[in-house]
Amino acid sequence: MSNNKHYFSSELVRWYEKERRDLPWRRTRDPYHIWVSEIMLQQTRVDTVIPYFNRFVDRFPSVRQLAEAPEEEVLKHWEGLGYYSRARNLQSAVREVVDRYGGEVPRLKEEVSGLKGVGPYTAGAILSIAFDQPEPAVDGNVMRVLSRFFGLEDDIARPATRVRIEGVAKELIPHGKAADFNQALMELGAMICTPKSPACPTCPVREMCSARLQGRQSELPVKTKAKPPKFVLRLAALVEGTGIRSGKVLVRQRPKTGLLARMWELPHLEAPGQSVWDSVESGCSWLEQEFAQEGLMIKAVDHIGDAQHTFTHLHWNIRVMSAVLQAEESAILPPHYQWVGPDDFENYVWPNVFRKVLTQYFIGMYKPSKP
DNA sequence: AAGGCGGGGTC
DNA sequence: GACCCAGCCTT
Repeated sequence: MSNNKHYFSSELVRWYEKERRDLPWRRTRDPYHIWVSEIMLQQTRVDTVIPYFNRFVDRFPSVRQLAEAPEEEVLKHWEGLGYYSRARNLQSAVREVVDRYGGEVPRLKEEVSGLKGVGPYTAGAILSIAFDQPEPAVDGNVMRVLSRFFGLEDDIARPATRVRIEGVAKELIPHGKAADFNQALMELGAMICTPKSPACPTCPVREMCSARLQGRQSELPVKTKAKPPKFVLRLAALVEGTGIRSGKVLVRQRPKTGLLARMWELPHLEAPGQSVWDSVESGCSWLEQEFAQEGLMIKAVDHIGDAQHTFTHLHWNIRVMSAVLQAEESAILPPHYQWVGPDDFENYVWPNVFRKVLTQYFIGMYKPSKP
């Protein structure tokens, strides 16, 4: 092994053994717990994951207990964490582990990689961290660290670059130290070799880092820009119950697939253009017509507030309109619609944007004007 | 190869 | 605001 590679690996592991953070998933060797942590950590920061991880393994301590749990309860434990297909895929995968592998997380690369929601990074992480197998686990941190140290100019937004860096990373794994080395790489990326203003003076491998020696820390890694999110205007109906439904609000469940699958929300629609918003009245009448086509006869009353939410790929600008249901006593609700009040609010799973709106409404801060 | 898929921290 | 995070799946 060439000189700088050996230097990199040994100094990095030495640093990690001294500086490693005490994280919940570093206190266990249970492959299932390692697995859960790696799924939660996909595109999600450590500090965000910690409370979710603790609650999740407390409620679902084993593969079997997760496999047998109601999907709704699994989703509830994921609420607010984002990328909800991770939760669905994880439960589907543990059920496969029960059915095909007797409830034991498999140790073969092909079997681990075949599990739902387990891609190249997560497979490498499970195999190395749980079983100490010399497999690379290349995430955004690792691509950044290795691009800088070795002066790699490849665009890390390209899939081919990850494949190349996996080859580099695999060669660097010290014999018998796959778990520590892979975690050390990511730890360095998270704590020292950060995207902006890296802490080079305290870096354990600074003396042979290509980027630092050339003063190019800010130029590496090379990464092409993502497309900006698409802006969308949406109108939502906050339909207030009357009589025995006083204090309740009409909500609906989203479809089984796609964005925010199976989560609950205020009924809302994408506006065809700004023209529906020429006036409050035109917005109200447009909303009434659209919902009438879905079999929901509402009377929109007033514009009572706005909510914004940015996803990776789109930005929602939601105008919230107060409304009532026509002939509420005899009205038949379309499928997937439901009345919800403060008392049963927590029995449903909400994306954050609607959790905020409804929480505000129920505590009286988001007050519709009365007809 | 490109786009869909959340939410939050940081600068 | 922009960027990006212990990425994966579908097309």
